Amino acid sequence: MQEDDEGLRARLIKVGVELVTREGTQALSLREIARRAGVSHGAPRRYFPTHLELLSAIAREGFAALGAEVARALGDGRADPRAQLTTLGRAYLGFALANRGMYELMFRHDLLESNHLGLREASLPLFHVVTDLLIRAGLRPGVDPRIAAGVLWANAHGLAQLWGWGSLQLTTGSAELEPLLRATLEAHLGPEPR
Amino acid sequence: MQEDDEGLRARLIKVGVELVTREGTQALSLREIARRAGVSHGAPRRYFPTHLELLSAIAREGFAALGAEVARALGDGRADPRAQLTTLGRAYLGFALANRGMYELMFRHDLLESNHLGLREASLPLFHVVTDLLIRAGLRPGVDPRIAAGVLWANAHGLAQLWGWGSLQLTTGSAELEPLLRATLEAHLGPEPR
DNA sequence: GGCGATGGTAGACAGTGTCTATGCAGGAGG
DNA sequence: CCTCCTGCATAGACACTGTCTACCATCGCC
Repeated sequence: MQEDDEGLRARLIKVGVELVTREGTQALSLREIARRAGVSHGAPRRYFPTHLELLSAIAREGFAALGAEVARALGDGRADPRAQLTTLGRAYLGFALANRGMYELMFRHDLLESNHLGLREASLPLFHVVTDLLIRAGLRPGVDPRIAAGVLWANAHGLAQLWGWGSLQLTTGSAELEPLLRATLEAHLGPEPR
Repeated sequence: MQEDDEGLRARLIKVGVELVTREGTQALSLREIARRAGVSHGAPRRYFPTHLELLSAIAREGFAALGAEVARALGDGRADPRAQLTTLGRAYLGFALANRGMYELMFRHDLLESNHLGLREASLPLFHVVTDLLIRAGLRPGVDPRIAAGVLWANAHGLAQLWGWGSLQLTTGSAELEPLLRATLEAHLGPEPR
């Protein structure tokens, strides 16, 4: 009975986003999305020739949401770089753990059209923010900022996944993510200045 | 026809291991494994009540292989801890990239029975090796070795995944994994002693 | 020699993604 | 006004999938 008649294409994406955040990746079958959008199982094909393209469009929405969340957390960006990186890290992991289904989808490359326009582009700005912050925070001489940013990203991503599955709770014996996040930042930014 | 008549159970696992390392996770359907093992699609059910249990047994084999590979690389363990951690990291990422399908399966928690006996247990020894090496390499005072090991593991895992998908080549502009691995180790172990 | 248990077969069922044929609306052109 | 034609959705088919169930062959054992 929703009358937001913005076209089927947008509705399919919206339904998909709700579905993946509420029920996870497994619920994202093409037919289920079509059902919840109130159309037949063949209808999505006109806008998304293949299942992967629909999922890619949904994942693209996830990258946009992550970017918005991080931007919101960073605010006007007047804090010192190290504090901003801490905030960014917390926001990144917060998003990943608050939207596990969506975060999983965003990195399930077997479910995504790697050539999908806007997928790679959707994640690049965030990477550049990290690179810039690392430069401003000061790196040891001779360290490529992009390498440092890539390594930091990998660490955050690994943290998000392993923590989300409970593996790190088991191995480290920690019930809180916070100490792991702090240790990560200290490793990549050097010890906290006193 | 097959002479190695060690029972269907072992044969299914062996076929699965070959299949996942050669054709990837998507090829691991129950029916395909049964087909390649030369039995009907209902046969595996007697040994593995569900598809996930068969996949878990295959993944378990992967953890064993990873552990063996790392142990082989570490040798007698007489090198200094830092060199051993470098070797371990190289072996870990080498395994992950040489056996992408298997590595992917090992961390596809939606395909694995999380209660599967021996799955968690299969990955714990490796974690303890890392913890011990970190202790022997020397940590800054007040740092929990298990936390440090967890963070390092997360970094290696993230590196393996993001590099395997080509994301890091794109963002960092690096064509080689080695500088990323070196940066990772320097971050977690401190700068290389001169 | 019958007999139960072990281990595999084969068919059904609901579900999936893709493809194809069908239909139905509405508007343009004659 | 009537006729096409195009845009968009429907519905059925097909080849798959994992699971369940009924069947059956082969073997050891009493």
